[in-house]
Amino acid sequence: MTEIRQPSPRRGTNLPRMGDFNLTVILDAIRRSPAGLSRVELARIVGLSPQTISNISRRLLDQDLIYEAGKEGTGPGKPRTMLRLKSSGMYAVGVHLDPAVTTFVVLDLVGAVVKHSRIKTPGGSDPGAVIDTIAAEIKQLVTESGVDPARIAGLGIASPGPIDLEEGTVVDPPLLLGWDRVPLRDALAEATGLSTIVDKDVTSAAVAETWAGGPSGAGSFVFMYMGTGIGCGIVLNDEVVRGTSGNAGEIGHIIVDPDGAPCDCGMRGCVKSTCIPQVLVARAVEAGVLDGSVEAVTGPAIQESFTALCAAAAAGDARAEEIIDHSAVLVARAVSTITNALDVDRVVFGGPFWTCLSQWYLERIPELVREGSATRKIHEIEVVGTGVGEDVGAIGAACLVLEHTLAPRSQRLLLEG
Amino acid sequence: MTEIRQPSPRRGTNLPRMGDFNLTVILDAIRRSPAGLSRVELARIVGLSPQTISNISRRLLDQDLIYEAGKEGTGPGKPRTMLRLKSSGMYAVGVHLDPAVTTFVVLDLVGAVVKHSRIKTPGGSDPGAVIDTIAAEIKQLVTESGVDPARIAGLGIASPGPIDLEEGTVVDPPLLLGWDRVPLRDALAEATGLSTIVDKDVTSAAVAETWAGGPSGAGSFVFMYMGTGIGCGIVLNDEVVRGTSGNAGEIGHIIVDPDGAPCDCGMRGCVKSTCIPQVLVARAVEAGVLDGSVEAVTGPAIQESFTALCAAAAAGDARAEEIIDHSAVLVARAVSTITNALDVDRVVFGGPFWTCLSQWYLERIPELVREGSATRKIHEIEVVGTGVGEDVGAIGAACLVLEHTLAPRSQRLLLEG
DNA sequence: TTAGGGGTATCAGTGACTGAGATCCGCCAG
DNA sequence: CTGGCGGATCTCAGTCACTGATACCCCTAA
Repeated sequence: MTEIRQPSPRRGTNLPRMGDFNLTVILDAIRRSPAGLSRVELARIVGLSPQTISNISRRLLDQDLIYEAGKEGTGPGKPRTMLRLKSSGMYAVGVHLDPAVTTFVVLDLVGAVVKHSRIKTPGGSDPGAVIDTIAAEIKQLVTESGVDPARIAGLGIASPGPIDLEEGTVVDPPLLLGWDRVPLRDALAEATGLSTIVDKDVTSAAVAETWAGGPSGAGSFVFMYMGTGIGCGIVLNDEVVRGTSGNAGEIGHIIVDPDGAPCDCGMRGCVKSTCIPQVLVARAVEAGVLDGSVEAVTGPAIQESFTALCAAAAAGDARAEEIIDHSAVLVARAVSTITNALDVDRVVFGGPFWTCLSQWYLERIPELVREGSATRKIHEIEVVGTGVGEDVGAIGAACLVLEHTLAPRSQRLLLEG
Repeated sequence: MTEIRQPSPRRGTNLPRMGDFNLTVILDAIRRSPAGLSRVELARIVGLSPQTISNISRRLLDQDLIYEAGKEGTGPGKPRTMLRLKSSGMYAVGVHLDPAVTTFVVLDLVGAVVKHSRIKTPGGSDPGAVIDTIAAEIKQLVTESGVDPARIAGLGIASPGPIDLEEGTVVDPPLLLGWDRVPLRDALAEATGLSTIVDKDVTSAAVAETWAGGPSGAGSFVFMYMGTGIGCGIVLNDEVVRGTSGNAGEIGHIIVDPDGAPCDCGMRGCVKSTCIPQVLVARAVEAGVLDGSVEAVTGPAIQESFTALCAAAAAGDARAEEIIDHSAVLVARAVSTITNALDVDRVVFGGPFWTCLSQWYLERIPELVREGSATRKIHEIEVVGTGVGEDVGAIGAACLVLEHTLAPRSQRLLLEG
């Protein structure tokens, strides 16, 4: 295990850093406005003078990241020239590595999926084989997409945790056999020739929300990732919280039901032992809602059974309704633990298992979260579904690259040592 | 309750902001080095050029915030001139409002307590009377301190939550009767003529640690505030997490014992119903460790009984040891919930009840937190006691002012709208 | 057709950082 | 005791990015 690092002191900033930061601020403002923004609007929004906006706009136009999308205006005065993001200005490749299925996307600058594919993750315990398969699929996807490789800013990987962000390694995830400190980032960088970033799957999902999620991805929020496991991404003031090693968002052992099932951690009633799809499916079998035993607990089998469970609940099966409802109560408790600790005012739900849960959960969870909020007299807590879709992991992986390259993170201003 | 605010987009930065930020970066580096730093050392640490360091050092010397503290060097070459923080360069007044006792400090630039006082918080349900009393005490303290009022940067208030940070109000804290949306910041600003900041007590404690806590106050950490209630301050990358309304750190309803006592929130085994001093004292009475019944549950009475309980444990009373030990196990679970969610690698304990817990807790909690860590294969989690002392709340309140004025927060770089 | 208002570009100035060179200071060798 | 050397700090002039003021452009309304 690594030595505890003495955090480096704050670094200063300089003129090139400042210019670079302001450029990303302007690009970000344009990115968040699908209809585009004029220079005078940009000046008002970001606080820089009109001619700074002109200077920087010129540079963005030269770099082909934005374009002039016509004029707008009805009163006296010169019509405004609308500046919009040029979707073909930059691309990123995203890969979501899941023990069962690996998803690939090529994303454009706006955050739209230009190309998509999905393969079954090779089994066994040979990470090298998996990496080779992934690299081959990436190359094929890029070729098929027709995208100019020079326009591809890089490759992002959403991986199951735990990870070591600084080393770029995956460290013994629960459902990936043989993945003992696998240097995934460097291996894929070498195999593909693309600049590569690895991040945890729930963090990638949160980045997807900030980049491509619309209004729900702004400011501060918690992203509840409903997957094979349940985790959360944390975004505070438009900046994703990753933590010391990249593993923030580990909530599997929050106790949400004192009377709940025993957990492998020694406690009982944890999120992991009461709320995850596999547990709900088992309860459904036990209650006779679903047929037979579910022995194969692979992702696809669980997803199929889980979808059936949700369909039963939607069709009015009282037992199925009770199972889903009870899980909503428990998930809401986990949410409250996090929202109370961080004092955020928005919770976004997403992940591969979210779609069939969304109707029930959005009906129940907002009120439960409100009741559990320590700040309910001060502000509401908005609970919404993701604006991104089910491939939030892979889209998020690609967004890691776009965020790294273009997001106006305050870290961008600081000199590197 | 307030409407949900649309988060404002990121603002840009400009030259004056940049200069101001770099000045605070240099001041911060000097502040963190009690022995002082030379210009060449500063250049290396913050990444700015030697003549920028010279320019900014000149300005700090002119503002009387630092001084040249002699020369150092043994080899060839001109000896280095050591620059040190001038403790008398700036002062701040801090007040920790507690339902039982209100503590006052005047803090100098280094973070040393220049003057200190304590009064019994007036009872009843008239916030106005409390405010008047506090203002009078502040004026007297400043006068007695002999500090030049022109050197006082402002007044910080550490208040029990919940608070509305934007409005500067205190919103119905559990143990302050009649405090229904009291505009504490503006009232005290007007009564004292000092620029005033209000923050939650646990957040103030965390700010104290970052400012005056030494190495344990750097980087990212969670500050466990052991008070009448148990809360936590959160610091990520040297920046305190306050949350949407200033109420981050609310952990009273994390479930840490599925078999624990019922809580007023409807659950059982919460931090609030199992770990707080009042609960431990009640258990001690029940177990015969302490005499009689504890009916008066005021702060001082609880503190006295709690000290007796800890003394009994330290003296070898097995029942007392069991009570304290069990609470350590439970507190460690709450800590793990937060450290896993945020992936931090340091936990700092402090608060008025910390001193007598420290020996037992520092013996037990590190290993428990390590076992409960999802990232134990990647990094350790350091568990330490505060470097500030018991008046961490009041010191933190004063540090709010110093932090607001001098800390190199990235927010300082951004233009205001 | 002209005036006016709003939007954008241009010009020259400002603020802060920085590369290069000068000056200062102390140690060490001759 | 003196001069050379290396390191620290200061000075000079240049660079970069932002900005106030002004000019130009464009459209509507009278």
